[in-house]
Amino acid sequence: MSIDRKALILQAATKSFVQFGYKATTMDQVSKIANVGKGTIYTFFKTKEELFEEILDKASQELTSVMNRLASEDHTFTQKLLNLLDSILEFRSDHELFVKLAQEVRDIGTVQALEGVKRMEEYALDFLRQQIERAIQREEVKPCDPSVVAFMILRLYLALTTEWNKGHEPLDKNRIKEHMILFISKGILV
Amino acid sequence: MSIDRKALILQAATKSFVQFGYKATTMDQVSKIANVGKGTIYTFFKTKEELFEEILDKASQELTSVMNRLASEDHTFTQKLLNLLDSILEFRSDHELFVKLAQEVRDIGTVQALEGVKRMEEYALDFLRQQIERAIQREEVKPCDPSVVAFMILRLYLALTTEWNKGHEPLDKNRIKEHMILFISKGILV
DNA sequence: GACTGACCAAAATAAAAATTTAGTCAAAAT
DNA sequence: ATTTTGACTAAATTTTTATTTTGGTCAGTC
Repeated sequence: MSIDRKALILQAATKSFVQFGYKATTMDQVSKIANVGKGTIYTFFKTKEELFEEILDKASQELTSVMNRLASEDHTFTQKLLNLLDSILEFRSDHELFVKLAQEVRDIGTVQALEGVKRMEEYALDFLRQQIERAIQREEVKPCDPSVVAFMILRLYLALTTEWNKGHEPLDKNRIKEHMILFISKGILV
Repeated sequence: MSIDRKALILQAATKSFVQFGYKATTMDQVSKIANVGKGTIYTFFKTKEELFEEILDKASQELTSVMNRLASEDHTFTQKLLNLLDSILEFRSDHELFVKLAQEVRDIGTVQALEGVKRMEEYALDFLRQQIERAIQREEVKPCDPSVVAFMILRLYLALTTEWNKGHEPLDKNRIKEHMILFISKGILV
């Protein structure tokens, strides 16, 4: 059996998307990195977009599997959130793709990058909303609009992991975690 | 004594900057709105940038005066924050200039608009940081990094007042206030 | 039959032409 | 005499055109 060319291509494309973003990744480049003729890519993927989609699918699946594992564990809402933050901050590869795409949207507004960002955001928001709803039912969390609160948590996370870095030294993982918990689980008041 | 042409110009320019942003505001347009020859503008302001600066100065002063009045009142940290949110959400004109400039930065990246946004952000962050530091000393707020927490509060405010609107119906003032307080002063846990 | 890379149309970028605008200043108005 | 003005200019921006790059194909190689 010959080498798995599809895996090679996915690997190369992921690397390039994370490093250069959607637009600056060319099919020629991917074929070079994967050591494969350009035509070969098109035996596995109809278009560049489809290749991109498949990589996004994989990222979403990974995220979903992490989330489902965490959600099923019998922990408090706070502990689940902490574990989720840990997984995301620890295994940054999906996070990095997300950040790169978000940057591309800001800088040149690539429509495919925007779709990718939206999709990953939706996944995260959906998971958070679901968890918040359940926590409200269990009377672990105060009655509130779960959509709005999920949105706030995500924005807070993005503010600390990416926006803060535009004007300051990046915060380390533990400071990020501590500050998220400070706001979400206890409030900043004594 | 003839009419106050400088005030007329400032008024016209403010209106145009709020409505169209920095770049799409032309000096011809300002002179037309102010019913003044274009040359007259240049007897009061050396350049378009200087005119813009003076308007930013005015906005900063207003903000500062509101903030100082609130800060001096003998209220809890939470109450001060609520009052600040009220003033900003109620008297939106400065807020609207800020939002328009932020949009211009996103859309076309005008450097002067970016400077304006940065400046207003710095004012707000500085005030928040100061208040948080004092509240920590009074043991009203838990020990934490005041810069980071000020940043988080501002991002949360911007997330609810502007980013939320990109994908949803705008939240009304009271929902915004409630959600801010939910996170800041008590946390979302029961 | 899997794989390739020269090839093509379409999209993106760069260059050139055309338009718009910030800022000036001689003349008009006060 | 002092203030105000709007036609004017150089510089910046936008639009148009020329050039290059890139996604996708397919005749031919392995």
